[in-house]
Amino acid sequence: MAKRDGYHHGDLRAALIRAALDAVEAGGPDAVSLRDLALKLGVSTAAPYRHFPDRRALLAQVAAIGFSDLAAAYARAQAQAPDAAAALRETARAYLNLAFGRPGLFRLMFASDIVDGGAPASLLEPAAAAWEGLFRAVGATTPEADPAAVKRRAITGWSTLHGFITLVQGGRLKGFMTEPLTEAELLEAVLDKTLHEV
Amino acid sequence: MAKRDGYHHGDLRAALIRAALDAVEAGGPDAVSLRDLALKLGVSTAAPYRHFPDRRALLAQVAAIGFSDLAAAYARAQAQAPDAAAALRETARAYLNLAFGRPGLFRLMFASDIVDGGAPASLLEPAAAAWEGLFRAVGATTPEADPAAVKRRAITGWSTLHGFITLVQGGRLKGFMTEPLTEAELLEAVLDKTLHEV
DNA sequence: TCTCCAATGTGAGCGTCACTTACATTGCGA
DNA sequence: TCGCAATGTAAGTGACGCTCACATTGGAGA
Repeated sequence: MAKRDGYHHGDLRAALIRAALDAVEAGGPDAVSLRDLALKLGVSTAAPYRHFPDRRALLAQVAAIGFSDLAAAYARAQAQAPDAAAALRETARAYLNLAFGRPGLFRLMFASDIVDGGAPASLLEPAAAAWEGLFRAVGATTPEADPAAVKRRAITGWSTLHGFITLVQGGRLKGFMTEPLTEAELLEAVLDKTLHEV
Repeated sequence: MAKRDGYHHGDLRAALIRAALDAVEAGGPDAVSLRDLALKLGVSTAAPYRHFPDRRALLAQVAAIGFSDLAAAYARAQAQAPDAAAALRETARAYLNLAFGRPGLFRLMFASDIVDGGAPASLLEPAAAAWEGLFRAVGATTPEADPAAVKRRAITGWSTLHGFITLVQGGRLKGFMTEPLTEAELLEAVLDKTLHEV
């Protein structure tokens, strides 16, 4: 667990973010305890506060990583797609991949209490970049549309995807995703609806 | 603050649920502290554990109230609507009304950690009743469709609504719900998409 | 090269939380 | 009326976020 040699750690800030990311991916935001991270890094429980004013600030940095990864995944998906429609579909899949592949991180990214009362620029910028990626993909499928219409389509589509993920991960669809309606089928239906022109 | 006279409270269980509901509506699930409730009810901090095995069990009862209220609101909406399409629209509005009118309770109802590891029947039954109300409204608009198709439509529509609510309440749409795209406009667009045939 | 200081880490402690345990009180049915 | 099960209490445990006074140190300026 990353012991250090001398009195000073070397790069405690980066180590904290990395350890917090691990913990979030393993058990979601609630699984992150500053005391625990400090212990694992071989440092006193007060040390983290030299680098982050409070727990939320650390988690905000972790969430920022999530948004950066998401924006990168969007860019990758769009670069590889043959046309605008495929690019949009692959962008949506990138969102689903993050949500179902790294659910703990995803939950943190949309935990409202992280952003309550003003988020730092280091979180807002990657989040905005991810949003731009989505907006770009939607806009490319209808280049003539005015920005408000594109926004409307992007937000409603995003809502469908995001809501489905939230309901599934919250266990609210447990009894309903059964034969003859499997989760995979449902996911395709949601994707269709997401990509459907409004 | 419901002081009591003798050694026994009288109906501590009901008083706890009521006080917890108040706290949830005021500040969301995180605002509920068993110590706090006990103090306000003039009872020792150990007393609540005579009625609920743990904090989650109490919150589950509060969430159940939310689902009961939602199911009742659905029934009311559908009874007053002139036709099936209007009934579906009013059902969706009832969901939005709960979400935006009682956001703390809504957040609790969909807080996954309440239901993690098995929810009690007292929570699952009202939740299922609410789901039935939604299913009924969707089914009535296309009586000939097979149940799987109705389910699919209900879940995708529910996802759109739920996702939009989640994103708005998480503050993720802050920068985007501006002129010329207000929140009210967006809400109508989401409703249209929700009610749109897939 | 030396010196000092700002950055970084420590140890102890505060207040809150959920939850437990051993014991006290009391209403109610036999 | 009596005894017990239901319901309450007091005190305590361990984890948590966070603070404060103090210790250590690397590196910039003399």
